[in-house]
Parts: sequence; C-alpha cells; structure tokens
Amino acid sequence: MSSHEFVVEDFDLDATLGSGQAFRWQRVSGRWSGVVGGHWLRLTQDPETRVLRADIVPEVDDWRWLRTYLQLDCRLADVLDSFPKDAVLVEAVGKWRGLRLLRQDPWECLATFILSSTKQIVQIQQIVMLLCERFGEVIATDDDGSPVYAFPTAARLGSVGEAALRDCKMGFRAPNLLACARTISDGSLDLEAIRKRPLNEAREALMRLPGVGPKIADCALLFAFGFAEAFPVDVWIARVLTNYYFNGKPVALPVLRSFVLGHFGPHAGYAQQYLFHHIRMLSKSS
DNA sequence: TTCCAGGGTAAGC
DNA sequence: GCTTACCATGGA
Repeated sequence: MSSHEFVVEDFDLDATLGSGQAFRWQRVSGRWSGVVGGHWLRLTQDPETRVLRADIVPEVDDWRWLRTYLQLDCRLADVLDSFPKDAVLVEAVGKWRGLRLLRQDPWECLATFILSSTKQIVQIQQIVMLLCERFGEVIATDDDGSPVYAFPTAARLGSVGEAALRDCKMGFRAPNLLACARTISDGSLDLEAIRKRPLNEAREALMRLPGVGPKIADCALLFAFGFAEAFPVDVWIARVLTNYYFNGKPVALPVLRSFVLGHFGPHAGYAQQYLFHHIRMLSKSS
C-alpha cells in the first residue's frame, strides 16, 4: 500500500464524493473507499486541518492521476467568483463551499450515467456494483478478504450479451449499454478524441449513442471531459430552476436548457452541481 | 397501492 | 418546437 497526504484549500471531500457525480464511492465511518484508474483507494479528510490522506493498492509513486481526478489544482475561488449572485446559488455555495467537480474516466462515466435514467442514486450504485462484481477485473483484496473490482472495460461488457446485463437489474437500459460498449470497443467512437472537440460537436457525437440524450451527454461532458459549461438538467435541477428562476410556473425542458446557457456563465456546470447537491440535502433533512 | 427516481425515444399535435 | 406513453426495477 502507498500513502500520501495532500494539503488542499477549498476542498470538501464529503460534499465532493457524496454529491452524486460518481457512483462507486462508499463512506464507512468517515472514510471513503472507491476505485479510480485501476487502483483501490481510501480517502479521509482531517476535520481540523482539512488535510487529505490517500491510501491506495496497488502501490504507486506518481500521484498526478489522483490530483487530476480530484481536481486539486483547480482554483475554486475563481470558479465561484464567476457565478451569478442568485439567492439560491449564493446559499448553496455558502453551505457547500469546497464541493469539487471530479475528472472521471470517460467510459466509466458515460456507462454509469446511461444506467442512471429514472433511477435513484442508491439504485444506480447497486447496479454499478453488480456490474463490477460480475465483469470487472480483480485489482485488490480488502480488509475482509473480499475482492475489489475495476470497472469493466467496454470490450468486456460488449461481449457479455444483453441477458447478462439485464441480470444486473438495469432493465430497459441493457441494450443501450451493450450498444455503447460495442461502439466504443470496436473503435467506431473514440472517446479520447471527443475531449479535443468543441462542446457542441462533442455533445452531438455523444448523443448519437443509443440511450444518450442531452442530459446524459452533459453529465459525461461535465464529469469526465472537463467541459465546464455543460449543464445537465435532470428532474432535481428542473425543479430548482422552475421554483427559483421561473416563479414556480411549469416550463418546457428545452426552454430551461436555453435559459441556463446565458445565465450561469463559463462554469455553469459547476453552478449546477452546487444547486443539485444543495436541494437534495434540503429534501433529505425535511 | 401509488408515485417517483441525476431520461431517451418515437409518435402525435 | 412541445407533450405524451412507454420502457424495468425497486424505494418510499
């Protein structure tokens, strides 16, 4: 096992990993456990000093990949300063400052959000866990002696068949995931090339995949490809926008999407994540 | 029971 | 361009 400590500013580990942008993190007695880039990773944050500690298996001596995943070198203050000073957004930032957008693996991010449609986050986590246990490579052994699995590759998932995927409780999403896995593993779509394209082209390319519409494309663009303007509109965000920005009157989804384009600025997706986390936490506590 | 969940799609206005 | 039914599955 390798260990490393990161001295960070404006970083809230609980808000970051608990805000529904990645589905493989588990919090057990204050310690987060997950898998990133083929490594089993445990993360804690000192409540006083805010120092971040990472323990990983297998060992490494280069930690740049983790700095990238956690976006430690992003100057959060600049991002937050760019937000419009809307009441609800100011409230969200005041409460959750330190929430970061992760920089996830494109395939894992795309695949897990294909599974996310009309599913609660706990159920998405359950489906993803089944998928990893059944088709992922073993990368470590945890403290109980249980295997720790990598997220399955596109090539692997493309080869297992629809019935085996449906068996992971993903229902009607199975054919979509299967088709995407095959499109990517056979080279028809190069995910890494998408990163270099303009936002609109990247978005259109992703939306050609079955089961990938505007929302899921925006999630991948924001959480994996680093397009800070991408603004996923799901049921929670639609609710927040209509309640706080349109006086509670029902607004068509396309109208909401065009509104956020001009309103939230160059880091709109970041603002979206603060709004999303804030209202979800509000609804949990009530 | 009924409603709802980090939606997408195709058919119908 | 916007609305609706349908798609599995399980939690509340």
